[in-house]
Amino acid sequence: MLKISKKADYALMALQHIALVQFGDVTPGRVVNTKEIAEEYNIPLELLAKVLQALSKNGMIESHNGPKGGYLLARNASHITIAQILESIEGPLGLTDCSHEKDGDFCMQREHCNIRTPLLKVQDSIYQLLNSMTLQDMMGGTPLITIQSPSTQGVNR
Amino acid sequence: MLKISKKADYALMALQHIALVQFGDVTPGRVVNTKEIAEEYNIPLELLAKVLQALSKNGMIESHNGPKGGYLLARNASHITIAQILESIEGPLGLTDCSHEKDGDFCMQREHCNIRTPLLKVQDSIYQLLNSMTLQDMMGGTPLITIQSPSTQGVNR
DNA sequence: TGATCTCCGATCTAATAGGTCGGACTAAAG
DNA sequence: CTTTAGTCCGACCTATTAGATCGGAGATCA
Repeated sequence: MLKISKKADYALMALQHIALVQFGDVTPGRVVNTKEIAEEYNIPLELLAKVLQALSKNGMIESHNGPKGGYLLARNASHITIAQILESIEGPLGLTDCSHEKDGDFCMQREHCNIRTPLLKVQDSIYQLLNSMTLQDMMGGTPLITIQSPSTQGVNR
Repeated sequence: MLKISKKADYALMALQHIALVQFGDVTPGRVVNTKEIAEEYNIPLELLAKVLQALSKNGMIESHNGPKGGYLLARNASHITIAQILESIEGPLGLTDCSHEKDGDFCMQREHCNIRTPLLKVQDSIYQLLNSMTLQDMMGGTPLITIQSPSTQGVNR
């Protein structure tokens, strides 16, 4: 349960790779093209291309056209959070369909629904977790993250 | 992203309803049948039945056959966690396919995968969160039973 | 014994994830 | 200024799964 998609998976791998090349390497500032990443991690080329396009469109990376072109991180790895990456690919975080319902767009159960509020609290906690971790944290030694339980924050009402 | 299934949604609603009837009501100990829940929350009857069967099979509730039959919580609401409920319906928590891979059952990217370890940490944090919240916590108006100190969080079993 | 339940497996279909294809555009190198 | 290697973009196909349905078997109690 709560699985992220393969595309999101690929996005994380690709960004981590780009970040490594750009910062940790002997050739800082080098652009990375789709093919290089696809071959390194055994990712279908065309699918990865779509993922990178989405990341580019959402401002995670910059694309450079033409030969010797490729991708660069749009900003420092410490300013790109896991939440931002995942949302670029899979859309906004939401445990349930009703997470982002506008007024007058209710689900069939909304009238007597008793779980919406507590689930929103859980969702918020998960969001904080994903947003507190950055690409930087995924490079090399990763620190253990802690999460605040909503049950300590007054879930009821 | 990270949406839980409708079935899991229904499971949470149903259990919350059963818990309310059983403990907070004027008729404590009363059994609750599938139809009652389905009508109250506009859930397709047959689908809800399957959900309740799964919950019963996984020890969340007890089923009582025959007329005047129905379901009862298998144990106190404070001892049923959200994680247990969700896993009864959707299977074990896992952000990626490789979360529960046995030896020799690797994904195509495993060889150079750089995100597996950090994602497992995230996953563990989410699990702790879902496991720290109980059915009791989802019943409005009722007092919380377990209050976790923030300083004790993030500790692995 | 009949009515009313739960139980259980088979099945259908609608949505989505995963993956593919083909062509348009762009920029650097010859 | 032409060629070529790369990104860009959108349509498309397919396999899997979630969501929902159906029919009958077995249990229980009046």
